[in-house]
Amino acid sequence: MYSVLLSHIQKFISLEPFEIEILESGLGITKIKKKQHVLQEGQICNTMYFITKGCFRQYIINNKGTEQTLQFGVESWWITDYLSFHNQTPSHFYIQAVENSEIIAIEKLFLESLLIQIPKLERYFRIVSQKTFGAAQMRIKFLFTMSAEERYRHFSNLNPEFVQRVPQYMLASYLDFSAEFMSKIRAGKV
Amino acid sequence: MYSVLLSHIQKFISLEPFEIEILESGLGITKIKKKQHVLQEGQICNTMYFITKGCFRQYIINNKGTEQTLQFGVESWWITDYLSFHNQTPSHFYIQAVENSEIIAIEKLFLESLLIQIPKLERYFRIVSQKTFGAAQMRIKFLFTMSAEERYRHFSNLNPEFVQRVPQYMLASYLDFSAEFMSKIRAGKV
DNA sequence: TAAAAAACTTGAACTGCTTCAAGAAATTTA
DNA sequence: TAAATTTCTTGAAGCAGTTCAAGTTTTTTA
Repeated sequence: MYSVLLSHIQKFISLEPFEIEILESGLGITKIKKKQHVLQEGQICNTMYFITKGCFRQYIINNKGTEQTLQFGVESWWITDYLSFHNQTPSHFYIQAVENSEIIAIEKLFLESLLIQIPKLERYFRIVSQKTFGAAQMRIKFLFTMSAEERYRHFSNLNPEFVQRVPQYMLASYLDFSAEFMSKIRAGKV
Repeated sequence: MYSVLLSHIQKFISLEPFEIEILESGLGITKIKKKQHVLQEGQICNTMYFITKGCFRQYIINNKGTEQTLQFGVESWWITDYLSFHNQTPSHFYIQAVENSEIIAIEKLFLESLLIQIPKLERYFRIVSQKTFGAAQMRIKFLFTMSAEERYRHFSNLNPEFVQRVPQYMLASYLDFSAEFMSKIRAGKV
């Protein structure tokens, strides 16, 4: 469904019919099965992914061999490793589907040509990435100031439906505490 | 020195003489004394700041009354609260000069007019904010995977000169540990 | 340059959360 | 639907880093 992307773009800029045409003719939807990766550590990230359906996560494997989720993405979110994408350096991250999902994958080269054909898209990506960075700043604030239990309660209040959607151990690592501690928080044994 | 900003912009896009003219005629340098704030918690952030000289930090005051630095900025960095700036909501942060500094302050309204006069700037801000977000992703990775001492050693190796430039207690909070623990790390008493 | 303020140090007591290990429950696969 | 796999739970032991309090050193201000 391109419409998910088109309407997201048109929240921020307005597109002419010919621009919509360019986008629709160049883009394709890819289905990604649960647990499938679109990026692995060590690879150079050449693609930005727009999620039209489902859920993804960006994670790392720490030195104890445990996965730690750094970021989730759901419908209408972009997910990529921006550092690897821009600098063409090997990625530190894995990006994986948490559910059976559908994405629009845009290669770096194709994105550059799109940005030349539709310069307005620069504005779209500028606004989206500034907002995303703003959210990352708040995330760091919460990590710094709240206890594990406060982070869980705060997140659950803001995203009650999302908490049901992903395994607890993934959410625990995203909130920066252990899966076991998550269990104890939920059981009220803290 | 507008040249700091102009040459930063021209790392990413090339400007025509008339565009340089527009920028130079509209921008002004402001001196900010050490410890002076350009943003306080609760204010709506209407300005983006480009640092031409000196050093700033973004911080919060936690519920114990301690300042915690979330972000530093030095020459050629932009600093602002993007969330407050975009949504016109009260800021959660303080932004303060760590040294006597000089900035180019761009108001939201003026920025919008600049972006209309020089649409190429959308591209500049798009690239800068994507890179900044990429750096934030790495920061979260380091916070998640390294011990306090590892974070200190890693940061010191990457930024040996910067470590000399700011008080240790600010750097400690940026790396998410206490000022006392910083002292012990440095003394090798850990 | 003396006084005040800011920044740094140290050790002792404490604690929020992790780690480990093992079993139970839920979900997926064949 | 049985087996395999994944996810969740529980308690006990441990520890990385905090908190507190007091003193010392460095920097700033008047």
